[in-house]
Amino acid sequence: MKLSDRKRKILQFVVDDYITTAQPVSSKSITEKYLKDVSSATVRSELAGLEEMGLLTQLHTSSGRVPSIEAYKLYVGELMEKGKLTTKEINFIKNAFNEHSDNLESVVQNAVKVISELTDYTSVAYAAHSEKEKIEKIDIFRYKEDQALLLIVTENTLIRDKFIKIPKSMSDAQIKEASGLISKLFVGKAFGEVKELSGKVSEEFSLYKDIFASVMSAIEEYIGKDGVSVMIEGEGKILNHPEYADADKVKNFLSVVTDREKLTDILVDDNDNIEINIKIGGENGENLPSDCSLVTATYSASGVKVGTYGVIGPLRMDYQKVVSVLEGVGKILEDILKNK
Amino acid sequence: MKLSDRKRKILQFVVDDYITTAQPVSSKSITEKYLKDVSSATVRSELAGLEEMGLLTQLHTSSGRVPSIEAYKLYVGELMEKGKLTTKEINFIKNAFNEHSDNLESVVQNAVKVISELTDYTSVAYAAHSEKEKIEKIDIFRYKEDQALLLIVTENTLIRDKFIKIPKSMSDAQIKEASGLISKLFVGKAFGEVKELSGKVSEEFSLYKDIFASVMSAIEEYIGKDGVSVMIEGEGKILNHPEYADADKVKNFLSVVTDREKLTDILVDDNDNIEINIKIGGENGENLPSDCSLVTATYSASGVKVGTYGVIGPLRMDYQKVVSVLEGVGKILEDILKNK
DNA sequence: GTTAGCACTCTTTTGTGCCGACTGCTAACT
DNA sequence: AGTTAGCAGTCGGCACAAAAGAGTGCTAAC
Repeated sequence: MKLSDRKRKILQFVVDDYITTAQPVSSKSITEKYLKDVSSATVRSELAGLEEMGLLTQLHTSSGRVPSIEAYKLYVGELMEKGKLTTKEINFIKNAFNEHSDNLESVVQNAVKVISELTDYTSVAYAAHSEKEKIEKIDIFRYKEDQALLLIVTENTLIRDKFIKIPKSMSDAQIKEASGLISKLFVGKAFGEVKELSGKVSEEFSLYKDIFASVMSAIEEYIGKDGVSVMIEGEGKILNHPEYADADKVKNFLSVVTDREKLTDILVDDNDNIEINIKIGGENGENLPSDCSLVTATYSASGVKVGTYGVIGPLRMDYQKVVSVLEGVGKILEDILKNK
Repeated sequence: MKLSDRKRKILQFVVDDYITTAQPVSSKSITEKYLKDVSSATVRSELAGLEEMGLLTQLHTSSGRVPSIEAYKLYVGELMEKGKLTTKEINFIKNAFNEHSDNLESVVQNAVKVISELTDYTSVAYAAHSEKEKIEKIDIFRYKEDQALLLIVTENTLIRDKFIKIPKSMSDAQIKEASGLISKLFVGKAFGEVKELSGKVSEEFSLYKDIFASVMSAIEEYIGKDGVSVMIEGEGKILNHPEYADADKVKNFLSVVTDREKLTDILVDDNDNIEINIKIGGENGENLPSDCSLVTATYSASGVKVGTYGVIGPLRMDYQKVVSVLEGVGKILEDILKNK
């Protein structure tokens, strides 16, 4: 069966209505609120068609229709109208970013907070460090006999509290020299390029090969899994939505959302070119629960993708609003990160 | 009415039983499982006495008894037997602390994780920075024309990513000199002492008074509210306990536990000399919900109190287990922090 | 002080009937 | 061929009643 124009329209209404009311949609309510020029019987046969196509389901024989996962996908892809933020909401976003904008992570943390408040869903984000990030400054700072702090300033942010071991035998002057050499070698290069240097340590370095190795492994850790920071806000927001009245569902949701590893897994995705990415219902074997949707956007700083931010919530999510909030926050985020 | 010996014993059993079963305790079950040499009628009259004293309550006329908040307080204070960890549990704790012990916060984060896993409750902690903490090293590191990173190494941890503004007009050499002067002045002093210096800036500093002011305000921020870091683990664990089947209760709980400010408020307490502190049921106006208990211990590094860690959960908490886990973790924590 | 026995209370469970909300189908209409 | 009114059928939800079960408080006797 093919999707006629009227079927599309009806499907759109069903999804819209279900998203706002959380109640199965009946043929009668469609004719009353929306398609006033046909009878409910007509709508019923259309609904039956949509159900046959796998776009709608019924909870029981005598209940209204509920969108299937496929229907949500179609909805966000083709049916959904573009939402607009009210000026009030726009101002709310702007004001939220006025303070604390010195550090990438705190900016994103802020974004997550705003998104959660405006959408009433759990908001999440991660900030990673790409191989393309360029090193602007690098320094080694001894603070104990055998311990030093490695500081790397990049375009976006900087490595913090990266402790490295150093040989006790080295004098402060030697450390300084090593630091200088490393700095000369690394500054201006991207992490990826630096990694390649690993093999060809030049002569002048033989003295400092221990310290060099420490720095390299710190960098590898930084651009690897451990360098990813994850942010969450509004963990409990899920409880505001009636489909999560069941304690088991909440538990499942929270177990994913409060587990940084699982969350990272969900957020780190390949589609880095798509502006807004909507994933509806986790597939088998994925960490995203099958009854959850994830709407994300990517953000970049100095032209390099830094991470992802977005919203995780029930399938019956207000995609329209979520998308416009993410876009709104994205614009401001872009502004801020450009000026850094 | 005074608390006879038998009443104490019965009360202890009621609390024990209620903690493990989550069911109101009946006179019959007491004679069956515990006081086998008297009849249920006898126990009933004792229970009536305990109820009159405000230690037990009934949900309705024909239900068993449930401990009151007073009873819990009496229980943890006098009645509760000391629990012991199994060797399995002790090993679990030890193993968890094997890796990542370089930084105070990650150690405590680790502790929180272990506690939550072993007790099956939500575990929280905070790490603050006291005025008594001594500065071991201080340095200023310019990374942009008008921005620098202030690094302060203390006995326990170090200030991370503290950005300060610096005047563009200053040369690198001047920054270095300022840094040296500040270092000379501050190293070896505690934050509290440093704060006092604020007024009497000596002559040689007049050139660098901007930078000095930045450093001072960073330090003040650090030992003030913003320098406190809060850790949480197992936010969803509360759902494992039947008294939190109600979505509203969960929401209330989560709204406290996921709000860093509220959580800090709950954790920051004056009783810093008590090893283990048990607070049962939040009073009116407090952030701790009235149906929650908080069991905490304080930890210190280099003799200075650093923070608090503990468990937050339902009134019907397995205090015995929680206390032993906190003690077990505390011992290892102490070991680790001593060797830093 | 203790106990058996009993009446009483209150919750929980089960069953029944009824209402209302929808649907699917059919036969008639345009 | 598409649309519609009408109607039977299905199912959830609700109210109500009855019965079962758990536990208590009281009393009279030991």
